[in-house]
Amino acid sequence: MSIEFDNNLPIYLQIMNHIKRQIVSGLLQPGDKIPSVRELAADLQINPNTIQRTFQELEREEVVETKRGLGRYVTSEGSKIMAIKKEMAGDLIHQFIHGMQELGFKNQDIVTIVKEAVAVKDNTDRKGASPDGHIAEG
Amino acid sequence: MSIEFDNNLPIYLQIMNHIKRQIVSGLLQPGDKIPSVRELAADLQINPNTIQRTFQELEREEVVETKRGLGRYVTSEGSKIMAIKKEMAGDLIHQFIHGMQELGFKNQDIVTIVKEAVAVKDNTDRKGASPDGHIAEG
DNA sequence: ACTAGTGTTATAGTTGAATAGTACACTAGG
DNA sequence: CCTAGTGTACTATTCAACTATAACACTAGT
Repeated sequence: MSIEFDNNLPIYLQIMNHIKRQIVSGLLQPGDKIPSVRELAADLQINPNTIQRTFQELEREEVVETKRGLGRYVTSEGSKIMAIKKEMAGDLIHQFIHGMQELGFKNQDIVTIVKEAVAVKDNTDRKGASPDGHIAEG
Repeated sequence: MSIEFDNNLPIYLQIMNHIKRQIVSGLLQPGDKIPSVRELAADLQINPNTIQRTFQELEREEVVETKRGLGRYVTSEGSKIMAIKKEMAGDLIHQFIHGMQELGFKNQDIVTIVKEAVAVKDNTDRKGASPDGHIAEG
C-alpha cells in the first residue's frame, strides 16, 4: 500500500478514507483481515500511534472490528458497508455540485462538463490519448 | 460575510477559497476593493494575523493586488480570473470523478448520478420539495 | 511455559495553525 | 501637521497533529 499525502488534511483522516474506499470498492471484502498497527505503520512510514488513532476511528464508525490479540477485520455486515458507500458518494456529489454552483456554473453546465470529463477519460483508457483538460465556460 | 468552517482544514485556506469563489463567480468584480485585514478579522471573529496570511497567499496567486496604506483590490486582469476559475473547476471535477471511481462507480454511473442530483436540486428550487438523497447503486 | 504477533496505553517532545497583543510604515484628507 | 485607516512585522502563547519510545495485555502455536 502507498498513499500520496495532502499536507492540508490530517494523515489519520487520509488513511481512514483510503481504507474505507478499499472496503466499499470491494478491494477489501467483509471479514478480511486488515494490516496490523505496526505493519501498516512500517509500510507507510508513519508513527504507530497515528495508525492506532486511524483504526480507532474506523472502529468507532463500525467499519472494522477488533479481536484483541488477533488483529482487525473488515466488518461482516454488508449493510453497514453499503451505508458507508452511500454516505461517501453523497458527500462527493454534494461537494462537487455545490462547489461548481459556487463557481457560477448552472446545473445544465455541470452535467455537460461531467459528460465531457468521463468521455475524455474513456478515450485515454482505450487509446492512451493525451487529454487537454478542456472545460466548458460557465 | 459568514463562513461555515471545517475543523479539518486550515482556516486561512478556507477563507482563501471563499474569496476566490466570490471573485470567479462574479460576486466580486475586477478592481473591487476587498475588506481590510482588521475589518474581515472582526467580521469573521478571526485573528488579524490569520487574515493577513490569507491575503498574502491570495496575492502570491495574483488574485488580489495590494496598495500599501490604501487597501487590497481584486486583480483587474480578467484572464487571471478565468485561469483561476478553470483551475478550481478542474480540481473539483477531478476530485469528484476520481473519488467516485475509487468507490467503484463506473463512468456511466457517474453521469447518471449527476443527472439525478441536479434534477433533485431543480425540484427543490422550484417547489421546495424534500429530496431523499437517493443514489444509484454501483 | 515460552514465544511471536497482535491490540492498548502512557509519557515526552516537535511542529505548524491560530491566537493575543503591540508596534511601525504608508496614504488620503481635513 | 495631524488623524484615521490601511498594510506590515514581531514576540509570545495555546492547541492539535504527529513523532519517538516504551511498556503492558491478550491470543495462538509450539
